[in-house]
Amino acid sequence: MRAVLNTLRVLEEVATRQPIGVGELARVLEMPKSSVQRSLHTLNEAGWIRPARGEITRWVVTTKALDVGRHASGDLGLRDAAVPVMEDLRRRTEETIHLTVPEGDKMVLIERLETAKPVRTSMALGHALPLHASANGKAVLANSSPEVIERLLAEGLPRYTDTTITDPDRLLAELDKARAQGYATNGGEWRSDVGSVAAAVMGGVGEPVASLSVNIPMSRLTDESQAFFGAVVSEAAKTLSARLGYIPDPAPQASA
Amino acid sequence: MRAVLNTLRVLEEVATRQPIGVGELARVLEMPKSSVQRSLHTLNEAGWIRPARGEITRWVVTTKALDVGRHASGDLGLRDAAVPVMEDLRRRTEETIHLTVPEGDKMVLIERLETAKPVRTSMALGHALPLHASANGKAVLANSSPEVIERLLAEGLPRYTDTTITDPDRLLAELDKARAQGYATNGGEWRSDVGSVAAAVMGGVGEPVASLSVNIPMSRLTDESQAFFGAVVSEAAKTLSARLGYIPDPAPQASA
DNA sequence: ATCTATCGTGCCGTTATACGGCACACCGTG
DNA sequence: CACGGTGTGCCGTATAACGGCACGATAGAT
Repeated sequence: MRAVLNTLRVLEEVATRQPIGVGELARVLEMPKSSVQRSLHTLNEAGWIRPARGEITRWVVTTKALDVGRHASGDLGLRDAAVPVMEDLRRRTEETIHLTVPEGDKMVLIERLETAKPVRTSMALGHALPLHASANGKAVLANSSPEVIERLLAEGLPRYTDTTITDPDRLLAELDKARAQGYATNGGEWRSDVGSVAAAVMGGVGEPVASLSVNIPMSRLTDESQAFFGAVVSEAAKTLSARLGYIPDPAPQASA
Repeated sequence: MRAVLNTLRVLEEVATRQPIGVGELARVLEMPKSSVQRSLHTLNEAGWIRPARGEITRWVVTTKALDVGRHASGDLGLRDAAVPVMEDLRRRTEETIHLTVPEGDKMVLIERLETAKPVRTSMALGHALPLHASANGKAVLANSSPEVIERLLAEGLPRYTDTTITDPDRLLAELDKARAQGYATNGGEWRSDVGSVAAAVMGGVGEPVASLSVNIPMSRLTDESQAFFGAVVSEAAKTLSARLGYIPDPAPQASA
């Protein structure tokens, strides 16, 4: 269905460049103006976009996408199950708590509870984090199959800050450490001023479905605080995993 | 573009009923199975849905919609401009702060900063609130044109709790009061256990584009706290309005 | 004030393609 | 074993999407 594919491309482009008009869209997407306009008209009719305030020839997205996207919380009622656990976690840490899910080769932020402390870490919901340069990503990787990890390493590890891990062997060692201690850490490897401690949430079928993390400014990330956050976040992740029906292996014996 | 309209309907239905399969969708949407399946295939190809974990015949939405929806923040960079103001507001109140925008006949929550206090008011982003039974809605209504208000009254005022205002005259009086004091209040009129105090954010063209609110459990909503929250929230809304380029009337003189 | 580049809108003939009825393979149940 | 349920796939028809083009309006430059 070419029409649908084109129209969804138009929608995404409107979202990133809003407010935007027919001509510019047609140029960027390399589509005929007529087609773009038809798509815009249809999207408007469906309530996904609307004319920008004041001008009627430029378009912005409505909250329809938000309404649809808020259901994108993993499979089951992941968010509903997670929120109480996250609240408990924030009460204990007094720091910002994130809930992320793996999607493609990224971790996507789907829920967030903010600290009351006067610090700016706020990231918008829907934001994507790299697997190898975030505590959430590393926590999930550490619980993923070797094939998944191998595939990621094959694609290369982009550098974001001067502490980003770009060496495959170092990453593997980091994942071993995460498996051993039950949580993963991130010391400014994605944004240089923010660190985090995360633990994977396991689904019923034995693969990671999400990750919980405590996010703090680098200035507050000491060895002691890291150990404390690691303990509480891994406990929280275990609680949540259990609520999702996951039964952990009593002893890690060789399977198959 | 019929195909697009149908496919978007399918997408929305998948979001609300996920995980769901072809047959059930076809029944609910009253479409031929073939058409639904084609839509699902296309949505999957575009990355908006994916097979549910485990089963391959049922579908769930991905975070694509979230990614698009997070740009739905009013017109300009409303959210970016609002977040610092909201953070200041939370520091002063230590309560949950909401940022909502009018859309259709609802107010939609697009950003949220949580209190650290052990209370559950958490509402998911993208949630819609009624205009006449929320502080945010009343704050926006109080700054809207008489035509808008008239149209809302004509549609009737549904009741949600035993304090919901359903009498048009009482609502008009409430709006007058809001205009006079610069903020609107809500005493459990939408959810019986949660109250709020809100002020409208004005855009450059002189109409309300958003609303900021302080949300508290009814138990903490006293006359004194209400006055305090009203003062700080209306000040915050004025600050944000100014940043968006709004120049308030020095004296409220009759305009045409 | 005229010219011009660029905007958004709308028409229309062609042809691609979405439609939806139908038949099939499959699974778990009565 | 038959049956109601699932998801999948094919195919002929006719609809409607495509995209080139022309028009009118707007805004900036000369």
